[in-house]
Amino acid sequence: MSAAAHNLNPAQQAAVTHGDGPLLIIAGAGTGKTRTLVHRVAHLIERGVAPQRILLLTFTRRAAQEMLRRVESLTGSRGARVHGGTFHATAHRLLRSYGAQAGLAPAFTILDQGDAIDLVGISRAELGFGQRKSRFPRKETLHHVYSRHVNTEIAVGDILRDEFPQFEEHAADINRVFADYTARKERRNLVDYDDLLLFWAAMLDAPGDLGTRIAALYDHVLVDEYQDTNLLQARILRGLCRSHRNITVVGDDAQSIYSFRGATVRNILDFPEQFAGATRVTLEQNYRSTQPILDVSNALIEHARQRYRKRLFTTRGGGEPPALVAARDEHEQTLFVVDRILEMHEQGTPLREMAVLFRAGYMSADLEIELTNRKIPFEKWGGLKFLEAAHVKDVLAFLRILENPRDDVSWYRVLHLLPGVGDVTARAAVALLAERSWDPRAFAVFTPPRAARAAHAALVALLDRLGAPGASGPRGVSEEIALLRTMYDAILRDRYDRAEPRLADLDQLEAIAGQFPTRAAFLSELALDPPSGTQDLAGAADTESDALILSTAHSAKGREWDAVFVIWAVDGWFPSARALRSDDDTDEERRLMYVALTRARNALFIVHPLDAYGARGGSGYAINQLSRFLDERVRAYTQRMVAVPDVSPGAAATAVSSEPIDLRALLRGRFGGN
DNA sequence: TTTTGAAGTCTCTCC
DNA sequence: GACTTCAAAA
Repeated sequence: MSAAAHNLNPAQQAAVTHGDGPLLIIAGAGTGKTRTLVHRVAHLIERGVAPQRILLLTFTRRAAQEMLRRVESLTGSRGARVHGGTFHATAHRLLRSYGAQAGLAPAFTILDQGDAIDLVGISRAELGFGQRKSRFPRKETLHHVYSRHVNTEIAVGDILRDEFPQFEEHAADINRVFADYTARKERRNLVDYDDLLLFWAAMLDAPGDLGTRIAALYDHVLVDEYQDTNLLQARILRGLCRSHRNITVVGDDAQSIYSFRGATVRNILDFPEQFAGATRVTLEQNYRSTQPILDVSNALIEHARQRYRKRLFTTRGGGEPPALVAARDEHEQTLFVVDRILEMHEQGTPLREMAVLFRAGYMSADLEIELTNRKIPFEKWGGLKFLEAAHVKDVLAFLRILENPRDDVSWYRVLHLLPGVGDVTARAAVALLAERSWDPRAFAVFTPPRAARAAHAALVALLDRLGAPGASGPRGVSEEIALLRTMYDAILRDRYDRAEPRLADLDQLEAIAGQFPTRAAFLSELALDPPSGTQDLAGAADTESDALILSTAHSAKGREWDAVFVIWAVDGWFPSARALRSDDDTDEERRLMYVALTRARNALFIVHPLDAYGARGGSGYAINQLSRFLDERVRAYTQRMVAVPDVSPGAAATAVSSEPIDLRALLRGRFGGN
């Protein structure tokens, strides 16, 4: 089938049928970027490129799955052989196959960000920093600097000078912490996210034939969301494509929102220089949104400093202007959103076709409570991750000890769970284990303080049972979880409040563990591709079910919905006060708002509470003003609304009205009298 | 000496 | 609301 037969517009067609050599596709929001990329892959296959020699790199697994599914529907089973995934997942796969040839011990475990921060914290404590008078960076800050250094190749000293001048004097000690952290990872056979990319890049650049062999695995490389790649990723791509230069990148500089992770918009701006002779195609026709929604979005992004000029247009007629809704407080905002959603649902819009977007995960708390009370199903993307929940990390720590007994981070975590065991006892136990070559059974020999004796005995017994084969040969992962929960559930009830939902999380964890052949596969998968939240896990079995989507603006990228609500459009919230340290940061926040607005197809509501509770502890930005991005020029394209709750008994419906109401008047005079 | 409970300090985005 | 810090209790 020819590309034209698929109703592609001329620009899309040019991109799809581009022959060999570097190709840069600048694609505005909703311009059929995914469609173009998918058709290009299909076109390559039709042209005779072997599917397994095509690599499709995406930003999230959700995007990867979606694209591979669509490739398959275009090309049939051949498409299933295309390699696709995130940079990190692809790096992981290559390291498992080729890492040993580059000196990486096999059977390494992957540290997720939380683990990595904990490990940095251990290095920090071991070296004795942090107990001093003069302020030393927190473990989170240290990890941030470390990660930035690896991903951007900027010297540690320069990062400190630019971002944390207050810690510049500690540069030498900070480097010592990093050296210790690096050594610790190596001793424990651990690999963090940054290592995945770094090692991949290093293998490609390695002298000898290793790099050549890895580069020779693929004939064509296609990259989605190129504006969100960093220097290290660009280096990997140069290495991968050095012989054939068959690289296609798709991106939108107006949607670059990951600089906090080291992404640089320079990658996309400099692509023509990096890959000389690159062809450039720009997609500007938007197929997603109504013109009024595009008008607001265009006005918003107009004043961002960006290189590739483009102005989205659509041939879709009609559509209401987006609504700018003032709510009295957070709860009124919630009621407005919920009532509107129910209204549209009544009129036939499935819940799954509507989304509520916000700057940060915690901002949906009130909304989640209301949805739960009203029994409206929802799925939350982004924000606090399933894996970051303390009780899930606890259970995984047990599994990690079994998988890699040298993992002292997990040992500390498990030991701390025992009543009567604090820092000192845990340290002593780990020291003993280290002495006995990390044999888990050596733990039985450890003499705990009196208060911890019973707990110690229980853990010894548990590890013993876990170490022994089950009744039917080696245990499955879910069987292991069930077994360790015989001990852990009681600890959970004791240590955490709201035990029930947490236990339900563990039920889910146990269930998905059953899908993995080995413990190692389960742990790697969780680190690289964590479920986005408990709801996500619960809904894994029935993705068909209808549920409203709640998402951070970041996690919403690449998606679209019939109706979109952007809540907390308040200065200090969106843009986030924390992210306003420089003009560049402000620009990124603006692009993030742009991403949020351009997710909407037909209806867009921007809601801002006038009174945010307590004005964030009374410090700083106390006045709740409308987001600075929604200035007059943007507001000119919106219609103003006021959310007013209906106070009649039994109804919580929200009416749209510009009339103020007087609550006291409802009762005034009702009982006669003066 | 070690643990643990309470008061106090922040609080983002993600592979 | 989770994590850190500090002081009391065992």
